[in-house]
Amino acid sequence: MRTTPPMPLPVKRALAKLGADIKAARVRRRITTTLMAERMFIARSTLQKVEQGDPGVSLGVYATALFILGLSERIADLADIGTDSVGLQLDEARLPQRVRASKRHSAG
Amino acid sequence: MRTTPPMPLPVKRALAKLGADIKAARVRRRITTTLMAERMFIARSTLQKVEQGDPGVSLGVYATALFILGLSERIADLADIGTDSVGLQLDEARLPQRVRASKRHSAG
DNA sequence: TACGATTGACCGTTTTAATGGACATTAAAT
DNA sequence: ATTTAATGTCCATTAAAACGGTCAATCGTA
Repeated sequence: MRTTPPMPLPVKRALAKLGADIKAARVRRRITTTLMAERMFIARSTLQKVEQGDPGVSLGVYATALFILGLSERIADLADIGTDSVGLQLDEARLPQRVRASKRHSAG
Repeated sequence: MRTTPPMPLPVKRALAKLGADIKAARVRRRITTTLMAERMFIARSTLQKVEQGDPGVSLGVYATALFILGLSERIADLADIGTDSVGLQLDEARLPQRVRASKRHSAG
């Protein structure tokens, strides 16, 4: 990502924890960084960025790491409608296929 | 990610759903792609890749999208030790700080 | 304790993401 | 039905990720 403006701090912290947890999960399984990188078909240097929670690393790399560790199930539900308590209150019955500003609704 | 070997299919599907869910959550909130991209400080073309679940987009971009939508809480727990049922069975009591191959344990 | 594998940090190169603009298409509002 | 904002798609350019290699430090093992 082009990090000209800094990332939201809570996000930054969340990613740092994610990286640390990925590393911990790897160590628990007694897998070396070299072996895990090979299994992921990426460079060891990239895996190190993952374990630091680097926001610039692609989601595909992160998701593959979780997959190798057997922890990828919950990715698909990160933004699932079932978890969107806020959005569910927003007149879900008749959703528009596009968004358009009007006098009644406004998100600006 | 350097996708020379293809991503695991389950991962690819999970990311596709994630992108679709992000888009749905945005529409529920009546936010245009242009406005949301502005709030994320990214280009609209990048947001479109996000909504398609493109694995090459950085995790930072995805996380920021979830943050804008108010759905970023669960990112930090994606690989939390509490969710790692497999790893918790692996003699967590005395974890090594490094991994090393031996005759008894082997992960290769 | 000595050895050797593992990790952490760094760096130049190559590949790719991210940009931002254009244009056609589509759907919401009047 | 008309208008026009919003979306979808494409593309050349630019910034950054990912690579792959090296080296020093560190921890586990014999």
